[in-house]
Amino acid sequence: MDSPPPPYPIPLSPKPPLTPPQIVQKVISLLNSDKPSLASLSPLIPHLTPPLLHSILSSEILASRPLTLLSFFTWARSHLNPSQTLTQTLIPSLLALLSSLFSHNKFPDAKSLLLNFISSDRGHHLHRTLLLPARPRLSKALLDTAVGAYCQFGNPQLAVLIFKKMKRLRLQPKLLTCITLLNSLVKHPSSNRVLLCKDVFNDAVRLGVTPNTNMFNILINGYCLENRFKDALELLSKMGEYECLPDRVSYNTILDALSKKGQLSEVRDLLVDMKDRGLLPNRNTYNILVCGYCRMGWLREAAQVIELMTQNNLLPDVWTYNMLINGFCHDGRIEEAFKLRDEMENLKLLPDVVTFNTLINGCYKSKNSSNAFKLIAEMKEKGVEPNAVTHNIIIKSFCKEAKMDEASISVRKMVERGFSPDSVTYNTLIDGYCKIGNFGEAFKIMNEMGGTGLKMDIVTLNSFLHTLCRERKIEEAYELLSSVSKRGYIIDEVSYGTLIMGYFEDGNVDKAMKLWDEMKAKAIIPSVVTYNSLIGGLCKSGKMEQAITKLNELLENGLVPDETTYNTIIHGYCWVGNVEKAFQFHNKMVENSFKPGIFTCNILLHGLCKEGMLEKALTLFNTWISKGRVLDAVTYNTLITAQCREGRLEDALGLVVEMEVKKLGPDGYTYSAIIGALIEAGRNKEAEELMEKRAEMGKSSDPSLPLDKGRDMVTLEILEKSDSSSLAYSEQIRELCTKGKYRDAMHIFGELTQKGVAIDKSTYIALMKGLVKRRKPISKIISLRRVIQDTEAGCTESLLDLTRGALGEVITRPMHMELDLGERNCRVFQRKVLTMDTVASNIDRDVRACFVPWKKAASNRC
DNA sequence: GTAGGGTTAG
Repeated sequence: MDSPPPPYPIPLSPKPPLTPPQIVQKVISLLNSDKPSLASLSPLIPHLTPPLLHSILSSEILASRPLTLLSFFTWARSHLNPSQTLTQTLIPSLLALLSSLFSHNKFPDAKSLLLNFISSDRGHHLHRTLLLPARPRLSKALLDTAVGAYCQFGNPQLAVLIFKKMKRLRLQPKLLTCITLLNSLVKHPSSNRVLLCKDVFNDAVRLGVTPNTNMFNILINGYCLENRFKDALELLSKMGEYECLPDRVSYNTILDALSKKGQLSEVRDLLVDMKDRGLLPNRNTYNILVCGYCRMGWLREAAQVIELMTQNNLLPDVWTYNMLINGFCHDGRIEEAFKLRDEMENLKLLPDVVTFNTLINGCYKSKNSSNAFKLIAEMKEKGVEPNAVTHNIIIKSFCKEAKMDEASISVRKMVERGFSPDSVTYNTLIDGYCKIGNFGEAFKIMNEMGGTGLKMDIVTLNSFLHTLCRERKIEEAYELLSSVSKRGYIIDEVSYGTLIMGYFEDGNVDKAMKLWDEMKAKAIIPSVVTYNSLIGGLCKSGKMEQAITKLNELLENGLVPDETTYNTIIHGYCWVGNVEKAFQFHNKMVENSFKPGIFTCNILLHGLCKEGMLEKALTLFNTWISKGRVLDAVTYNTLITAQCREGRLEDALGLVVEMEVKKLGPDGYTYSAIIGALIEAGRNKEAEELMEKRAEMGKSSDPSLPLDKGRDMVTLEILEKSDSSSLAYSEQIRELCTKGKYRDAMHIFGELTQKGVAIDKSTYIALMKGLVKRRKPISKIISLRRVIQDTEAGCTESLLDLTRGALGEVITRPMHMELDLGERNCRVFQRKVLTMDTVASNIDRDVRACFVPWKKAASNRC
């Protein structure tokens, strides 16, 4: 009896598994159907393996359907089990597919497929395969496209290797490929980029490529990027040998590089040359000039270029205005920058994201963050989307104020808006953490940066170098520089400049000069800033002749010395006590159109006072006033200090009144000078009054650091009991301090502390002075103070007060109340505290703020 | 697929 048919189809028993050839057949027939549907392939996914994929992609039946194969391959890569899609196992399939695409001239598809594959091929397996000898040979189209793809991926070094293989196989690359490769090489920072470019250029010519002007222009750009202007200019005439003529791009490239280096007379010559060739300047040419002038700070000339443009029927564009606005922002003339923005709007030139970024940055720079926020809101209203640079500017502003938590929050916001932090973001954060002395966090950010594939670059390096130098870890900085250099990374003149300055500050003139020579040997051209460091270092070491030689060298290199250069040398002559030479040099420079500013005036005044020529100083001061020139607090303090030193207290007080009237002071320096002189004259009561007045001034700040309570010991010993070895050591430390070798001094000090040997008071002062003067991190200064507290053998309350004085503490009470010192000792002591106080007023405002709690504790104890 | 602006370092 037949049972009735079941209402539903009974599930069939599982089919016997398909054999691999059957799977291949099935896929091929499905793909070969009129309307192949990838979805219908889904059940086969578990059976597909890379070898099967390869068989399918090399099938002759499907060879005529490259685009079907391409979608199949893309589909398979996204659906296959990840363990099966390791890039290296897919390479045979990829090559089969590419060959099909090339034979149908599907070059753009092939290129994007390659690019996509390369970006997931972290181990560069494909690159290795392409370089291996293959049978049959890899096609010219494949190698040619791969060169372009590796360039586009941002790795021209890998592209060059494939290019070299083409050369060995005598395969002629396409002109476009050559251009792409050259351009990619030139833009990729590497120490031998121009060399590589010339090599590629020559190889291409040998392989039969006819070079065009574009290719020459890229080479010209390469030379310009390395400041090899002579080579770049030579290339202009050499192009003719290849039947190429320079065009406006050729000229604009060199003009831009020259104007960025401030070589304006060369710019003028080249413009004439350009016109002689019948090439009219275009808008870019004019914009290059605007940019050049703005960089030199010649804003009037920059604005004149706009007039010139209009006369030649070329209207300025957004670029022109943006550069001009940036010039004004740079000069702190933010209001005029805003006016320019209005002007461009009137001309129907809409401000773009660059305009806003420039203005926002300008606002932050002139400490006007509320206007910056207004601009951010405004750009949103006007539909100008902030970009990564906008975020970076905001992040930088937080870093500048050491608000690193807020900076991190901004980074998070940036990511939420869909912008990944770039190398500028990371470098800004690294620099921010370096600046507050948090190396740990800085390194953490650097590792994070490495994790995203961004490499430590020249800016990262320089941030670390700068901080290491500032912390006087100069040898560590040197190690870092050499190891980076050995690995072939680019090192620029900033890296060298930072270290050279570091060595000078460390008193190591020889090492500094050696580095300078090393930099020159590498054909790295120092900037005016670096020259200024070198000249400054030489001056401080009293090597004035060498300093002048370097000034001449600077001029020979076509650089324009700035006010700092001249002031450094004038200061140098004063420093070595040769005021006459200082004036001679000053006059000579004035003849050469140097306009001395208040800085120069103060240097000269200080030089005169130092050599006891107070009368001459006053004459200079009066001349300066009669010319209606601006004076500042430094001017007054210089003269007041000198008058106090010479016992002309009343004259000094007269100047204090004058400076008060002009709202220039008095400041910490003024008080120190006057109080010192009052004590010297025995006018203790007036001195005390002034001390109180000064303390009043400093009451506004808030305490922010915890104070180490209960550590103060009250022992009233004075270090007369020190044994002879202690004395000898003390002397050694003091000597090192006078030579500026604080590092060595601290080293000996550390050893002595461990042994429990005390050093004398003035040695402690010398060390503390050094730390403060060298802007050592606060932690170091505090820890030295702690060590002093803990050194039972030598610790006295007076000593602690002295060190406190060194840190900017205001003494708010008559000291003899607290210190059981004799009348004479007390005066000596007070003077020392005042000296320390002067040192302290040299340190940054921020640094001083950190010591407010100490100050407060001192007043509480009264 | 060649040249120009805004963010970082002394």
